[in-house]
Amino acid sequence: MADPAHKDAPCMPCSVEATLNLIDGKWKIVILYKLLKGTLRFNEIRRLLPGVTQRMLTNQLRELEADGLITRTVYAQVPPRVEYNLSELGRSLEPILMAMKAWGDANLNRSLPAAEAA
Amino acid sequence: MADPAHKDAPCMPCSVEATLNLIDGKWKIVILYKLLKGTLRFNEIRRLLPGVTQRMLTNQLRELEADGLITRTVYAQVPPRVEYNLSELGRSLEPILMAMKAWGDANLNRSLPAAEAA
DNA sequence: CCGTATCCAAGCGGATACTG
DNA sequence: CAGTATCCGCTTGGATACGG
Repeated sequence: MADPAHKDAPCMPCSVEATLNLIDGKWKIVILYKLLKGTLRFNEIRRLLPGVTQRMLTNQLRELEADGLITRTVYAQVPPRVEYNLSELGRSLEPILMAMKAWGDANLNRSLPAAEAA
Repeated sequence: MADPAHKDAPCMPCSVEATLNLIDGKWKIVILYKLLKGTLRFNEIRRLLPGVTQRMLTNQLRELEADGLITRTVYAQVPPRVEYNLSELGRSLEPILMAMKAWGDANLNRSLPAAEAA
């Protein structure tokens, strides 16, 4: 990649890949999923994701915001208050999120992929 | 990660996350997408993914195989011949793949020639 | 043709401490 | 409450060489 004028070799089904890239990340998809249900504050999301660190949560939220999938609203108050919401674009991901959840429920259904019934 | 004796696992939309984990990886989703159209040999896949290395392609294929999403058929011949196919489980991902492609086409619409959905 | 093996760089992600 | 900043290990993924 020593050629700045040359983009990465574009493989063509990139729309499916590009979509994946937006929701890829250790916590992004769960954040989006949780936000489907409504507005959440920073610490609310944090509580919903046991194991996440402030750094990662901030990072993932910023990336989602940069990709236009969520909105971030800061209230200039003395106890700081920041609310996160899905943008219209983010909300349009709902069918995909639901399809993925349904698939997981149906196929790996809280179990390990023990064997595939041929 | 898997801690059966531990009661806290409040992150219950994990099915959506678990599903994502199966298709996560730099090339996996494109491989699955390409395999939707039918059987492919190793070098055929390689040619469809400009920029992929043997190591990565092998790695991604092995992971997909381990997850039961694709099947690998080796023909004891000279020259060697290895065919990859979607398993039934892998094929059941089609709605998700298509939904992701449709979303990408609609929302981040690059200059995509329609030469892919053949 | 279909891989393995080895080396190595980049960056993702965790732990911790500090701030407005 | 909602972040930033720093350090650092681990994994991902690329380049190359070799093997059956």
